[in-house]
Amino acid sequence: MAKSPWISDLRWVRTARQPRSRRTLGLLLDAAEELISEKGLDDTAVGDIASRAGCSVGAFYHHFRDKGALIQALLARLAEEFRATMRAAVDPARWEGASIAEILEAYLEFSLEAGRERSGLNRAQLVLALRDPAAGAQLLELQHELGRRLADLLRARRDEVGHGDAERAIDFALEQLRSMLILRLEGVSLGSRLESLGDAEFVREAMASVCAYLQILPPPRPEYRT
Amino acid sequence: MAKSPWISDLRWVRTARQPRSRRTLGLLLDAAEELISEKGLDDTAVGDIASRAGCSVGAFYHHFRDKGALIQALLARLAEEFRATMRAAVDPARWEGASIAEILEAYLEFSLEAGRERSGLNRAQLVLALRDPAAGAQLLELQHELGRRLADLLRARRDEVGHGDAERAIDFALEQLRSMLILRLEGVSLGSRLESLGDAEFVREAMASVCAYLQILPPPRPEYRT
DNA sequence: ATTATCTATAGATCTATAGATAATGC
DNA sequence: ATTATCTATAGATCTATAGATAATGC
Repeated sequence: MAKSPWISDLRWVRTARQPRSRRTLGLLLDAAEELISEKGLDDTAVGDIASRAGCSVGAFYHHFRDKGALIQALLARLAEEFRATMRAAVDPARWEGASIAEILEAYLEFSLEAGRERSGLNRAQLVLALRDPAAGAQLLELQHELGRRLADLLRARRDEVGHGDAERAIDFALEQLRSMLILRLEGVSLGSRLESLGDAEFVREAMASVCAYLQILPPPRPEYRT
Repeated sequence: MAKSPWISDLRWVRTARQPRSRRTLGLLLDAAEELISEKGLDDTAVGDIASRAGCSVGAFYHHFRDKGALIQALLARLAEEFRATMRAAVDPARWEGASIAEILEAYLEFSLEAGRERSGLNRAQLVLALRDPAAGAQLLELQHELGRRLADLLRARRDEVGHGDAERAIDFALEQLRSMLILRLEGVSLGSRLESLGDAEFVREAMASVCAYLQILPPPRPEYRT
């Protein structure tokens, strides 16, 4: 029985031994991410990915056991990119002295900015998650982690909240903001009433809404109009 | 040059001449809707659709010029089903004397109920819209129409609104509710903080949020606790 | 000597058509 | 006589592999 290059059924991506190989692997993942966000997963053939990465189909299969392994690897890379940023962003030390409104406003602004500049990532993620929920589990878990950590930050400030059931209100408010962000960033094909609204105005209205609901003070504004 | 059975390039679905044919056409559309909502568009082969409909691939191509024509026809049928219900639901006469809060609460409850019992439709619609925005345009236009008509109903009641810019606030509130509905109904694979929340509690919190934001009175409750 | 890549192709789908057969309605 | 359906299959992809060639690092 010939020795398989694949370490186990759980390890479908070959461990590179040469820098050249690592480079090709990165190019393949880049190409896949681009193509999937442009055309969707099923219109992206392995041959397309290989040729955009500037290598052959054979090279592709040197690195990945099959097309599914590429998807796993791509999701893993997306997750890795997200993890570090996310954890730094919700570090409690970073937010000492900040109010709920300040934290939520920063969450909105950061998510919009990150979503705009990396729209391929979002679209690829959405496509992959809709196609195969299990494969997107690691990324999903990070989304949950972000949610939990944000909720922790807010719960530590529950004294600010006027809403009767602070726990539930915090969860609901976060879900509300997350829903709007997802649709605003990726829901073009689902239509929107707010196409004419700029990001800054969107953030302002979202903050007005969430502050009214939670019964907290609005974020301090550097402008003349408080 | 043989006469084409297709009337023009814009008419890709054959006009049935016999009741038997209409029945088969309906069965094909049913089968397609089911399979697409179960497995997605690309894992649904024409052969799968034909066999679930209990006919052959040949019969499929008697009715549809190609697979794209089926998608168009399916979207057209979904749109037709939606149109009548939607127009009746937002008929101004139906809502005479109702407050903004009552209208929005009914919108939430109706959307959740309809979404639950016809989840296949929603999923198929989401899949089709993400895949080919142009093909979903007719359904999208109906979504916009629903949004406009709802907004009209609310604008006619703008005196109830305490928010400074009633127009913008109405648009924003509708978009907020729509975002949450879409994610709640179809965003399972995208994760949610509110999985444990029942529909009734979801509606209550959403109403609390939107009433606080718009600065309107909450919906009258038949319960002991106003 | 090992690792990485390329070329060429077998095998598995899947779409769409051709041509034969069956059902319908005048 | 026309409409609807079925069977069988050609042609187009697309995935994954086999075997040869090139690059790397000890």
